[in-house]
Amino acid sequence: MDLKSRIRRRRRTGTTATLVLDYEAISPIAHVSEPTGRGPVLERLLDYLDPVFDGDLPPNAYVWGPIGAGKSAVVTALWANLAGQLSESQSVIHTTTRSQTTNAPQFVYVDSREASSTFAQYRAILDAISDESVPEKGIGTDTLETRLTNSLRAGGASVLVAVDHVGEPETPDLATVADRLDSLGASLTWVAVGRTNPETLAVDLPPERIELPAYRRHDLVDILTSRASEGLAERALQHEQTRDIADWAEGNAHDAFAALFGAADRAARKGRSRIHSEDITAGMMDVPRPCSSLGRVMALPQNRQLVLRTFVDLDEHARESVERTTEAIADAASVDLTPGTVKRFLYELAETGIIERVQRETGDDSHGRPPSRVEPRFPITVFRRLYDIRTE
DNA sequence: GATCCACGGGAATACACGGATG
DNA sequence: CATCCGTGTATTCCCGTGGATC
Repeated sequence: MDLKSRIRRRRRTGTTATLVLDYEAISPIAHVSEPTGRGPVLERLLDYLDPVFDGDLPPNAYVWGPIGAGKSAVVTALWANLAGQLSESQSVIHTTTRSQTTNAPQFVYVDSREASSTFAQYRAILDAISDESVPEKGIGTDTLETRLTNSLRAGGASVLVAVDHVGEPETPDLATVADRLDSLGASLTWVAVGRTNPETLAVDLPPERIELPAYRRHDLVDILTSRASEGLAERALQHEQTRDIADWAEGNAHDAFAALFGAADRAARKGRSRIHSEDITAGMMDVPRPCSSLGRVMALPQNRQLVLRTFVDLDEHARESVERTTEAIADAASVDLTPGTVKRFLYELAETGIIERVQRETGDDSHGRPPSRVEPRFPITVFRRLYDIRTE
């Protein structure tokens, strides 16, 4: 347990028993500094990154594996630690020449969900490697590209960019990322991270491919146990319940944490001091299978998230058809969008798999094309809580 | 004045079905 | 019987506009 959570826990001691000490610790989209249960893959990645310790760049790479395999967790943790340790050793060596540029590569992490356009990705990289502030609007993409290439050339430093979440419905695919980054020069190499098996991709693959398979049951139990010990009151979650969740999740850490989070939240709302088995069941029921990643949902533009937040509170009646749902959402006091836009959002979200259109069995009153309903493909309890925590 | 991006709005297209047509 | 057509909806697609910034 790290210091932060020890302090959080201590602050609670003495007050009324609180079940959930730290939602962040059991969140399906939390970034951890120390990924567990991924030892072999970490070794493989460190082998690949070996040139970095001599101040060189490794070749481009593609890291891939199924949802919930810990790809983002591993890559963000690795990047953060390498950036920290390498710059630390530099400053020790070069204490007298602090401002001197060194050979150690810089580590830049770009989440394609936050930055999907060419402009946004270039901007993210330039912002990370340069001291000056980089404009978000007002300059063209080619101007930005020029500034970026100049900066890479002039700085003398090399950069290793991790581009996470490539190849999702609303993010650029591997070929696009390769195309964008290869043109920036030899002092930048990249590691793309995605779900698609490279063998099914009809593109020129980067020289290194590293697979992250799904968690094994045993490792998933360990991770759940350790995160639960940080985020939940003592003895709030029984070992058998942890195993149940792990079995059910079938190696998918995202779904496992979503279920745990949902269960804990439910138990907390009911004022319990520990999680009951019916909470676990409800937590699992909250997670549709397949389930779209909450990271995707939480990275959506604000207005789309607002539409979803309103959507998950609608009653039966309002969920009957896209039309009804649209009206109900557009009518909500908090939503300041026209019905046309709300409807378009709903169709777009269905297109990308965050919600799903369900066709009504044809029949009824044979007038025109039958309407469909939309259903969430994400855990609504968890989404509600994450959304409300962030906007409170 | 230029730029990126989210919105708004509406045209174009797809679909379902009954009834007409060849 | 297979197709086509007309009507009424549902869904997709596309592009102009405007806010916020530089």
